[in-house]
Amino acid sequence: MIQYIADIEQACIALKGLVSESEIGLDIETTGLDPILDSIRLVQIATPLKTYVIDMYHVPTSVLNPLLTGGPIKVIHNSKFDAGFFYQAPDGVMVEPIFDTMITDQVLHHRGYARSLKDLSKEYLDIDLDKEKQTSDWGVEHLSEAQIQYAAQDADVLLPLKHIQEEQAMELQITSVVNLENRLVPAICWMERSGVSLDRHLWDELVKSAEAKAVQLKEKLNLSVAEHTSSGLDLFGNAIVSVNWDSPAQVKKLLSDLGVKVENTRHSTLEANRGKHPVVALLLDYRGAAKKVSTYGTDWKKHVHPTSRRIHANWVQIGSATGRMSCKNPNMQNLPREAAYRNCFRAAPNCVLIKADYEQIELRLAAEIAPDPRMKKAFYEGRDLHSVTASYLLGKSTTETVTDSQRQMAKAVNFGLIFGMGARGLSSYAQNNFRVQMDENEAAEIRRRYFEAYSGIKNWHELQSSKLETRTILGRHRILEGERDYTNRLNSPIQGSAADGLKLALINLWETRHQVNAYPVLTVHDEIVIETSKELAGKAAKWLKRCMEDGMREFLREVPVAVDITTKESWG
DNA sequence: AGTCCGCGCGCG
DNA sequence: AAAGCGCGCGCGGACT
Repeated sequence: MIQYIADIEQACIALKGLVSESEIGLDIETTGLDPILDSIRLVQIATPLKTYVIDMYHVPTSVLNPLLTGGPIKVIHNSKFDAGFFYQAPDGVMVEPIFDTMITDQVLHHRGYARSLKDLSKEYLDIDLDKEKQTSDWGVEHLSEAQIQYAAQDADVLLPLKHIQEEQAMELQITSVVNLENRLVPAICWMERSGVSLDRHLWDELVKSAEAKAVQLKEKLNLSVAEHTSSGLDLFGNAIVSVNWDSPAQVKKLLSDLGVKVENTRHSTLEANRGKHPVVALLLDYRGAAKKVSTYGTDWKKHVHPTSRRIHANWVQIGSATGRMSCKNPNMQNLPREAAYRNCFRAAPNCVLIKADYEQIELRLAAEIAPDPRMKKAFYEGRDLHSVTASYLLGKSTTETVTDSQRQMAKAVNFGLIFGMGARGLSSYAQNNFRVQMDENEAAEIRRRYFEAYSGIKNWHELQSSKLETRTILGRHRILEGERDYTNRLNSPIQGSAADGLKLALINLWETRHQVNAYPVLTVHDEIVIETSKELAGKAAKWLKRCMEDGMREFLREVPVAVDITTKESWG
């Protein structure tokens, strides 16, 4: 039964009954996808016996607030979308508690991608949702009967879906992960709606210099090729070279003509062939500048919102198969680490950005999960694991005599070998990323010594190799089949547990936000950045640190959690 | 003109 | 016996 409501009195009457429900299906139709520029047209609320379709052109959103915050569990598909609109509305509030059927589906199937409500309805309820009306015009004065019917249908499937998913979660013993993810939604919505501010002028300067550099290097490349081939110079002394330096295929062919035969033109390959032709070194430099121009160029600024003047990236709560988040439009998680780039992200006037990151979190988790007694000991004695590893590999008695480059080498070894890197991989990895010469035999020897020193890791590798599914400490699962997945068996529980801990930290921020006026603006796997006023900086820093420590400590019990924190006006 | 894929590379 | 993992994006090139 559907009741269409288009006046405040009717809405209030309906609301009185609804607030005492334990759970309701909730869906909205909007005039567009942007919660700042567009508005909510319909709110559909489903109970087991009755579905309300409320026309928000005649009812202020705030009338629904008592239902949205507190009260029944709101069962929503892709709730960040709906919550964003309610949060952004005049007198808006956060929707909670939430049960998100899209997120829950991802947890159940350890998917790094989301499935539509249509797909879930078909699979679990054998209901064919007609999505034709989804993109119809929701801004018209009089909605058609078909539009209202469609809207109600979408809300109707949510409660039955939740019950099936809860049962599945029980069977899979994954309820704790489902709960974590559902609690997280408001925090992510909060962060996304907060956005982050970009200093366009600083950014422009960087783009300008990258562009100049790219142009200059491209000229040098062309000249260099002209010198070494039959192609000549034009009347103005410019090289006549018709190779597109942004095309790996063309570059590969050109290198071949110059006597440098390569399998591919990726950085590591070029690095290995640096000495063979002057063009190679130039090409490496050009690649660096070209990447800045293309990926972090002037186009990047289009993501600044015209109204809020901030960047509201799309945070994907379960963005990977391991449970990590991802981020797009723009991706805030792969900006160049150079201070010049990160300093473009600035706090509002009289505010600061506080950046906090977990120190060596994956290695700490590996030490505890394996477990490896020696590695654990190094951590709870507060020693630097990379130096410790270097001293073991080099046969030194103390870590004091370890040089910086030796520590760098050990860092690569720690990351690589824990996650199943072989001798060949280690050899090329050391060469490519650390300019460390290490042939395959030497790499094999280092590998042998490594697992001698960390026998707990070795045992854990053997244990993991036969598993059909991995679990994080919280219980997040990933099904793995086939020998090929060996390294995933090692990586998933570690990467996933780190993700779980960070997510709990974000939840802690949201659920204790009354303690200090501050909000998160971005997060990068082991790092959270918040914004607050200068006066509150000290208090907020402590709050952030505490939330992060408490979150991760839930999973990292025997090895200490270390959070490094810095406060500045910018992110860099 | 639009779509898809591989390559390469930025980050953790 | 051997095997690093996880993303998003811009580009070229091939296809429709």
